[in-house]
Amino acid sequence: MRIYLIFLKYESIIKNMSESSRKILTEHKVSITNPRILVLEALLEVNNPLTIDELQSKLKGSVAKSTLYRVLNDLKKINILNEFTSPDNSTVVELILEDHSHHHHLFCSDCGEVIDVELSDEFEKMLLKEIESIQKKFNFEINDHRVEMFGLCTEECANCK
Amino acid sequence: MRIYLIFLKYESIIKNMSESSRKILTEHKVSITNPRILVLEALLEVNNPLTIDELQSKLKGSVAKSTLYRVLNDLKKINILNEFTSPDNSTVVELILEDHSHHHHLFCSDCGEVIDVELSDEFEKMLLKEIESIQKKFNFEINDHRVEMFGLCTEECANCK
DNA sequence: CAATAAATGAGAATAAGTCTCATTTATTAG
DNA sequence: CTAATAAATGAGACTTATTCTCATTTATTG
Repeated sequence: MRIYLIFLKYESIIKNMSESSRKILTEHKVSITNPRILVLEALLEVNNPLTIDELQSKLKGSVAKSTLYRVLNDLKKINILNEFTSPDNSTVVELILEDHSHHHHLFCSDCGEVIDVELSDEFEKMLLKEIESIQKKFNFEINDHRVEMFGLCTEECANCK
Repeated sequence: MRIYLIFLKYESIIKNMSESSRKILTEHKVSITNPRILVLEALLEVNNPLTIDELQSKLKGSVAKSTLYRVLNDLKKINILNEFTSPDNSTVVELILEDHSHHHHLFCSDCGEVIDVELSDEFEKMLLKEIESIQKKFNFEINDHRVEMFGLCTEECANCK
């Protein structure tokens, strides 16, 4: 029963992937084109941060390199794409979805895996207080922050052997 | 009198800049060469994070591009250089000095300025606790972390007009 | 459905960073 | 202190990620 429900949920997610992509584009008043749908589908599918290389291989040449970068820039412009750099200097990209709550990143220095991490509300509250005081101290208007953690994954990781 | 003291202090700092550089290299068992001294001097002098561009212009062509990158890699290898990427994707570099305590970074999206920021001990303690629990949750060995804040500097900033 | 504006693909251009190799500099053994 | 050896440097070629150009294709709208 449980498995069946999970299956249904997944099925509907997959079925809606292309539809979700279209919806996202429409909502942001961006014209619906094939490359944009393909890139969004790929990012929705993994639902995890991806390096440009990983994204490119998921797309299997269906989108020209120049177009891929252009589409990523388009998505950044409408604020639904987060871009950052991993410790080995590859560009990592991830969708910002409404239902995906505020989170941070954990990087494996061995396999390069990037993992989404949520920190406790208590911690986030405290961080906001710190930011408040930093704003005053440096006369800054702080509008975003990021906590990054670096280390090595152990047994759990499929990538590192 | 005060001015005189400040002058003396600066003079001794400047006088010691090259000496400090040599000391750093000796302490880390790295051979003392001109390019290494020049790069270290530049970084000691600003005592602040610098982009590669900024560093290059400080060096005014006294060090070849290839050598500059090599020296920076050398300094990374002996763990006295911290390298990270700013939100506009430039590489930023800063010395890790013993007397310079644990800190984080504040980026101005307007002028690109990078500012060192210390957060409260209370906060850092809590962050370590969070990291502890993330380590367990993801079976990771976390050995470093970073808090980055992004925003706009206001009057205080000399760069943004 | 046609006209217009926008997006795409292919590959050229740019720029950051690395590599090569002949030359110079630092280190060390005597 | 000097010579021999190993290491580091400079200049520019090379690589690779990203952007740009422009002719062609696709989406939007009236």
